[in-house]
Order: sequence, then C-alpha cells, then structure tokens
Amino acid sequence: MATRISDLKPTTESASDTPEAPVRLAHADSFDALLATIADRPKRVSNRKQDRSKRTAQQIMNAALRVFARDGISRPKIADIAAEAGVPTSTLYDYYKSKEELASEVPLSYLAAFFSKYRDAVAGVTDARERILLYMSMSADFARENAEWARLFYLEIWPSVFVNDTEELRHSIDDFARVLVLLIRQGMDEGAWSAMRDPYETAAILIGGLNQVIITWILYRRPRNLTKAGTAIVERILNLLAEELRVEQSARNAPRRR
Amino acid sequence: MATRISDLKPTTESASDTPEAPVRLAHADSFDALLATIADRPKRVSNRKQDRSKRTAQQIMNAALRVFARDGISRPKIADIAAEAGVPTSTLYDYYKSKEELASEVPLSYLAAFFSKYRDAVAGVTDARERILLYMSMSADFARENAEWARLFYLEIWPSVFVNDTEELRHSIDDFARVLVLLIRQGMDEGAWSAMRDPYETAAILIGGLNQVIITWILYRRPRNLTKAGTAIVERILNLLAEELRVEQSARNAPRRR
DNA sequence: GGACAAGTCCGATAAAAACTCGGATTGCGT
DNA sequence: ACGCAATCCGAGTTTTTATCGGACTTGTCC
Repeated sequence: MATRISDLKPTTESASDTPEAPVRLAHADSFDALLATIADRPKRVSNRKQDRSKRTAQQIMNAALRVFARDGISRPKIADIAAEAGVPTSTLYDYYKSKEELASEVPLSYLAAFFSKYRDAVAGVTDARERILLYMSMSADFARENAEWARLFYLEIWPSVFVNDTEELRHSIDDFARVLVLLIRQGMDEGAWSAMRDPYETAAILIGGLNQVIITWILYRRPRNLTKAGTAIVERILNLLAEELRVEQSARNAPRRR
Repeated sequence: MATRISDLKPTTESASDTPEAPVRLAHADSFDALLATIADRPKRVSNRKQDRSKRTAQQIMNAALRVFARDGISRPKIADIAAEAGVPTSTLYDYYKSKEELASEVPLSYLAAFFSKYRDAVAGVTDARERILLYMSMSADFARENAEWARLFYLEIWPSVFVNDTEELRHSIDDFARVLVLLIRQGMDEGAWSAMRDPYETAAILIGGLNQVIITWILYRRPRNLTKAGTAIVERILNLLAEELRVEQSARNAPRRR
C-alpha cells in the first residue's frame, strides 16, 4: 500500500529542543551554542527506508530546484516537475504533499549546508569583525556557487508571506539574522563599533546592503564577481561603523565640536 | 457581446517614449526629467466606457489587495477574490485575464501614486541629501499608510522572478532605484559624500537597509513607528557617508595617518 | 536462497480550480 | 424612449491538482 505524505501526522513541533528560547548567555559562549542549535535544526532529510527511494527523493529535489529557478514557484505545474524528474506525477505526491512543501524543502537543505559550512570555517576565528566578514562573504560566495538555489531563495522565498506558513523554514531564516545580531553585540562589547546604536538597525544595514548586491547579481549578473563585491560592501560598511565609533568618542572628548 | 481582456492585442510596447534610454544629462535637469517620465509611465488605468464598469474595476482591485495581503498571491483562488469583490467569477475575467495580471496591476497603481506624491513634495528641495532623505522617509511612510499594499509589494512582488514577466512593473521598480542612483551622483558632484565610491554600492546600502526595516515592520510590526525608524536609519547612513568623505580627505592630506 | 512483508511505483480516476462562451441585462447618447 | 454598445453572469469546458489501490521491488529473516 502506498505510504502517502498526507497520511503522516503533523509532527507536533518537537518540544525537546527549545526553538524560540532567546539565547542570552555571554556572547562568546552563546555564539557556539547558537550555531550548534541551528546546524542541527533541519534534520529530517528523508526517513525513507529503501535506497531507491532516497535516490528518487533526490531526483525530485534537483528537478524542482531547476524548474523553480527557471520559472518561479507559482507558474510551473506539479506535472512539469515530475516530468523533469522523470517520474509520474503520482509518485511525486508520495514524497511531497504539495508544491509549497516542495518549494520549502529545497531551500532548507541548502541553508543547513551553509550553516554547517560556516560553522567549520569560523572555528579558529574569535574577533567579531572577522566573524561577520566571514559570515557575509561566505553568504555571497554560497549564492554564487549555488546560483539556482540563490535565485529561488532570494527572489521567491525570502522575504515572502509564504515563509510564515512553514514553521521550519521561517526559523532557519530568522536564524540567519540572529547570528548576525549576536555578532554585532559581541563587537559592541569588544569596542569594535558603537555600543549606543540599536544592533538590529546595524544588522539591517549589513544584511540589507549585502542582499541588495546579491539580488542584483542574480537578476543581472552584475557586478561580475559577486564574491568580491559582497566582501567589498561588507568591509565598507564595517569601516563606516568603526569610523562612527571614533566620531562618537571624539565628540564626547570635545563636546563643542563642529 | 463580451469584451474580454484576452481579446485585446498585446499593446506593442508604445515605441514613442524611450523607456530604456539612460538619462545622462546634467544631473540637475535629468532629475526632473526622470521624475516626469516615471510619473507618466503607468497611464493605462482603465479604458472602460461606462462609469459602472470603473466602479467594478475598483471593487475588484480593492478586493484583490485585501485578499493578496492576507493570504499571499498563490494561495487564494480567483473565485475568492471575486467573492470578496461581490462579483461572479466570470466578471473578473472580463477585467483581468489572470491572477498574475491582477497581482501586478495593484502594485503599479500605488507605485504611480507614490512617485507623483514625491514629485510634488520634492518641488522646492534642491540639495541631494535632503532629496534622498525625503525620498526614503516618504517610502517608509507610504508603506505605513498603505500597509496592505506594502505587504503585497515588499513581500511578494519585489523582488520576485515574477517581476521579470511584467514589463511595466519591472520598469517601475527599476525606476525606484534609478532615482536614488541619480541623487547619489548629484551628491557626489556637490561634495556631500565621496565621489570615489561606486554609486550603485552606495544605493544598495541605502535601499537595502531601509527595505530591511520596512520588511521587519511588515512582518512583526516592529519597530513601532516605521516612519521614525525609516528616517533614522537613512539619516544614520547619510551621516556615515559624510564621515567617510571626511576620512578620505584627511587621509589624502596626511597620507601616513593611523 | 527463497518467501513474505514492508516499501515503492504508477495508471486510472475523482475533485478542484482556471478559464470560456454567449445570451440576458443595463447604461448612455440621441 | 429607442437602439446599440457595454457590461454582467450562469452554465459549461479544459486544465491542474490530488487520491486510490493494486502491481511490482527491495530488504530481511530463517
């Protein structure tokens, strides 16, 4: 008999790990803790029993990525994706209960890969500035390496109301910002930039600026070298922030300045 | 007999006004010219003959906005929108040939309203910095005033692959960035910030940062006062940029600084 | 290494949604 | 107030999504 996705009960929000609990330890420790939480979050890759099935699942995911990247999420029919994957439509329903679910599964698996990659790369780095620079350069580079995924993720998924419907994907995207805010707080403690500013506002400038560059690259393949341009804009912003601190300090020493 | 949207020929890209021609006059003049071009662009509001029909079209647009803002673009059925508008489904097809077209018409009409509003407000302002501040504060304020539209526009439409399919909407969104880049160039000429930086990069920081704030507000209604927060982040970035120029200048005067 | 149970695949078919048609009705100029 | 074009809308048709259940595979236990 068929094992349909829709037969499974909605996995009642694994209550064991605390998904929302705001990590509020010393920033140094909580950074590792946060990364660990995030890297483990999306673990249900495929609970299929047979190898054959895992291959099919992969085929479908790859096909979906290609099709979504080419035509967006709403236009392609389920049948198109099934055809691209080389399986009958009904088989696709054995794996994913709807197009929406399929469209959120793909980004999730890549996002998990990114976080785990960053976790490895950041291992020896302790400086907040360096950590941020690495984080964001790697984001840009990851988008360049996985251009089809990037197109799907940056243009269709993030930001989209649709995100609100997919608990798990929503968390993962929030995590992205959460890491950055944490690092900005760390930098405040270290005196790398002003501690008087709203860290969320600072995060908005960093994420917003970089995303804008990534999105422009996705749409127009300009600037040519995304990795370089991404690193450049982040460095520029970080320098601006460092300068902002310097000005604040000298203003405090010589109040009647200007 | 029915007059169906699908009967009309695809209006072959009015060749009269040059939509792509990059305006390259002195920045001062081209600003007015650009705004004029933009404000006139989306003029095919409704070529219906009867008043009754214009009312119906408005009803449908309003209903679509409410429904899209609530449930996104892909999930609602055409029938839902028709029901919300209080007309039979088939009538909706007399006005818009598909859900996609409907979903692009709504943002267009609002965007046109914004540009025209800005055009009036900026009339007396000549300073690049002030023009940008006004432009972006008004963007934030416009989003706050038209929260349903903003949800649709920022979360679903911009950026979306879907934009690429709708020539007209695509232009309007490009225009938004084009105005900003022009103003940044003007500011370079005026010595308000560094002329050595890529204006597109600078624009990315401004637009990206502000959009990030707007999107956060749409999703979480935080910060509470969007207008204030939007103005604040733009002012902060503009100050950062002014400081950047100062540092560059003093570095040139005393090269061995640091 | 064979048999049997669970797991996977897929053609046929039902259900839902998108879209069309053409006549009935209404608005508007004369 | 008449006539004709413009608009409206109920009743279909076509396209797309989703389900069902049996045929076929795979892994495993003896």
